[in-house]
Formats: sequence, structure tokens, C-alpha cells
Amino acid sequence: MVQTYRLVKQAKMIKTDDFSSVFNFRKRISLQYLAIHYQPNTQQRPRLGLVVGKKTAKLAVSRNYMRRVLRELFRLGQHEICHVDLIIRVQKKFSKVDFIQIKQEFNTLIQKLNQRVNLNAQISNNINTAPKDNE
RNA sequence: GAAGCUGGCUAGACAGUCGCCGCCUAGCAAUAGGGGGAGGAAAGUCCGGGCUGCACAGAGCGAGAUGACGGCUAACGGCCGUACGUUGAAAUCUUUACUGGCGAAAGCCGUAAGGUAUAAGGCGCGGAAUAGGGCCACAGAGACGAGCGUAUUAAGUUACGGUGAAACGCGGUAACCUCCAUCUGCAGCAAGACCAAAUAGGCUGGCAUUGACGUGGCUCGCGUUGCCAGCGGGUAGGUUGCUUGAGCGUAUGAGUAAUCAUGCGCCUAGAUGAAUGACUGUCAGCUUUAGCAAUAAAGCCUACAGAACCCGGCUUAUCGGCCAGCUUCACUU
RNA sequence: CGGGGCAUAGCGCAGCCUGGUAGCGUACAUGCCUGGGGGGCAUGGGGUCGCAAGUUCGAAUCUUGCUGUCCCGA
Repeated sequence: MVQTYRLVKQAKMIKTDDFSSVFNFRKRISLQYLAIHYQPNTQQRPRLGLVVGKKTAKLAVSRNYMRRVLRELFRLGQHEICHVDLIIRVQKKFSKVDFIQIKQEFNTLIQKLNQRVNLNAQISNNINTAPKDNE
């Protein structure tokens, strides 16, 4: 099958209910700059939500930059992520100088996320049949 | 040429790959093609308008804003011109000093410390102090009504009074109240309109105008509530308002200028948990190092900063580059 | 995106309207009361009045422009 890196509208979380249900699931991985919250979903793709508060950066330009960079990283790596609702929260301000560090941090976060979710999926496989694919 | 100052323009450029958001065309659709996609401040929200609702916003009081004169404008607290005050140079002029230099001397030049008058330009002005009221600490004999002390004189006649910003002045202060002139109804696109789950009982039309509530702070005025008749109403969410406009460019004419008139050409973002991005290459640009220089290497990929109904201003932030003009001085012809 | 408020001592606030002295509570330091702690009493130190211009003889106070912070509106 042909992988496209298009970011469709269904991969975006919009409603307040989606956000609060992910936060209530209470699963969280955090590093120096980023923190992610996640919840497995029933759709055939991961979904993304971004939280960049006014506290982390005062200027709208730098907040927009962080949002765009994180969305681009999600777009390029969306086929490596298992099917979860994912909220990325920025904990510390970063700019163009820190781009390589942000990229590495994002990749390690995704690796950790996949490990954890697959572990839980194996446990639930023993009880019922599993949804699986994802090459 | 040197110094000082003012105004305007620009905001790295060109390709390639992967993406995002509207529009147009084709298609049942998936999608494909074409074309567009942040700023001079988009910011602060300090003023003025358009637009929308409240009665096509109407009367009086109150409250607020502005304040030389004339003009421009849709309007303004903005802009332009004139007048006034204040400020304004390392230049020029001039004073003093020098165990400074040249010279027989007069003098000239240099250095340092001042002074006066200014240029272009910058900033300011808030109308009225005999219409009236208030205030003027400390110091000082006395602080806004005048009186007191000393000297003097026919005579409260005349002069002076260590302070203090200001003194027998019909002062100062209206960015204290006030008066005069002009202007302002209030709220804001989260305004307003339409489609419409869950839930809950209300909504529309006619009649009446005492009380209550609302409409802008109050009074009028107006609307709702009250009674009767008839059934639809509208929160989450969505659609619209939403981008063609006091629009931009250019030429000519009027005017000292701000600005205006006419002709021709152009369409230039519309997101809504919020698009306009990431990476690569070449050339410019900046910094550092090496080098007399040409240049080479490394780094940065730039300043301030991101539309949210739209315009006209003001204020604030800002790396560089380019252009035009004004004043003074020096030199050459 | 619109509409409002507040910055004064380490902390919480008055003073501003009506311009001339910056104060209250608490905290801090010292001393006393008590056998000690707690508590009380007395004395003292500590403030660029958020920043910058202007009006005025004189500004925490009046005017203007910035900075920070908080609240309200679907």
C-alpha cells in the first residue's frame, strides 16, 4: 500500500470532550520540552491535539512556530504511531536553534509510546482477538 | 568634501521536494488542473468614522472631550500653512589661559576652558484670572482683604522693608472648581440575522397604560410584563455577517502645502481548538578567524514581530540597505 | 478579539478626589514582664510610591505615553 503523508482533517482533535477524555485517561510521558497524554482510540489512524499555553511563550509568533513544527513532525511520523488520541503539551519554550533536539525528543517519545501500547495490546490479546496491522 | 537634520521606499532573492487554508474549472464521489495566501507596525486599544442592534436616536438635565489663527478631511485630540514661546552645532563669531609652534615685532596657528547670537530642525501652546469661588506649605513683620514697622510729608503723602517661586502688583494657579465657544445618545461582529439535538415551558398578534422591569446616569418618551385569541419557540452545534473599499497604481491639472478633480489600468488573505509551514541547493547579507590585499574557511539563514468586521490617524518595538531634500562651514571655478 | 480594574515597607492595605508631613496591621531586630515556652508592653530599622516625560515654586497625588498583573463577555 502507498503511504501518503497527507494530514487529513479526521486526524485533528477539535472538541473539548475529546481533550478532557484523554486527560481523564491519565496516561502521560514527559521529557524536557514536551509532554504527551494518550488514549487508545477505535479509529484507523492516530489523532493529534496540541496545547501551547500562553505561559510557555508570551509572543504569538513563537507559539505558532512551536505548533507548526510539532504538527509537521506528527505528519511525517504518523505511520509509525499506533492508533491513539495524542495530546502534545509544550512545557518549555523552544525556537529554531533547538530544532534537532526537539526532533530527537519527539522520536524517543513515540518509541516509548509504542512500547507501552503494544504491551497493553498483548495482554488484551489473550482475552479477545486483537486489531492489528501497521507496518 | 565635512558635520547636523528631515522625509520616503524596502523588509533577502531564485529554484526543487513534502504539506496546510480559501477560490475557479472538470467529476456522482475520491480526486485532478489552474490561480491566490500576513504587516509597516498586523501590536497598544489612545482618538475618529463606517457597519449592526437598541424607536430611521427624539426633547431636557447631568456627564465627558477639545481649545492661537486659517485651511484639508467622512470625521478627529489627526495632517498642512502662518504667528508666538522654548530648545537647538563638534561649524562660524568672540573672551581668557599656555615655560605650545612660527616670527625682529605686530600678529598668525594649535590646545584647553568658557560666552553671545543663531541655521536646518525638535518640542510646546491647552480661549478667559475686573463673572464668581477655592488654594499659595516652609521661610518671612506681612501671602492675597489689606494691614504693620522705619524714614518723610500740610495730608495714608512718598520711599524702603534680611525672606520667598511670588510682595501696599488691581500677582500666580483654570493639566483646581468654574465661565465662554464647538462637539458627543449607548453598546459593540462574542454586534446582529438564519437553520436547528438534548432539556424546559414558552412564543406571536390584538386591547388596556395604574404598578413593576428594561432601554444610556436621571426625567419625558418608547418596549415588555397584565387580559383575550392562535401555535410553535431556540441552548450545544452549524451557516451568515466576511471581505470591492472614504481601495490600489499611473498620467494630467488646481493649490505654498495637507489635499482635491478627471482619464486609464488592476482585484490584492479570509482562518474559526484558529491556514500562510518544514527541509535542500545557488547567489547576496552579517559575524568571527587567517591574510597588506584579492580572497578562503566556519557559523547565522536573520530586526521588531503573525491578520480575526473594515478603514483614517496617533503612540510604542525595530537589523540593515537605498533614494531625495534642507542648513552651516571649507575648497575649486 | 473586545470591555474594565489595580501597582505604595518582606506580605496585606490606607493616603490620591481637595498637590507641600508617606502612614496602619503583620513580619524583622533589641530590651522588659514569666522559672521556661506562648503571649503582652516599649523602642528601632526598612519604601527609586511600577517606569518615563509634562503642568506647577513644588507631584505618591494632576495630565500624557509605556510596563507588569488581575477580572468580565460566546
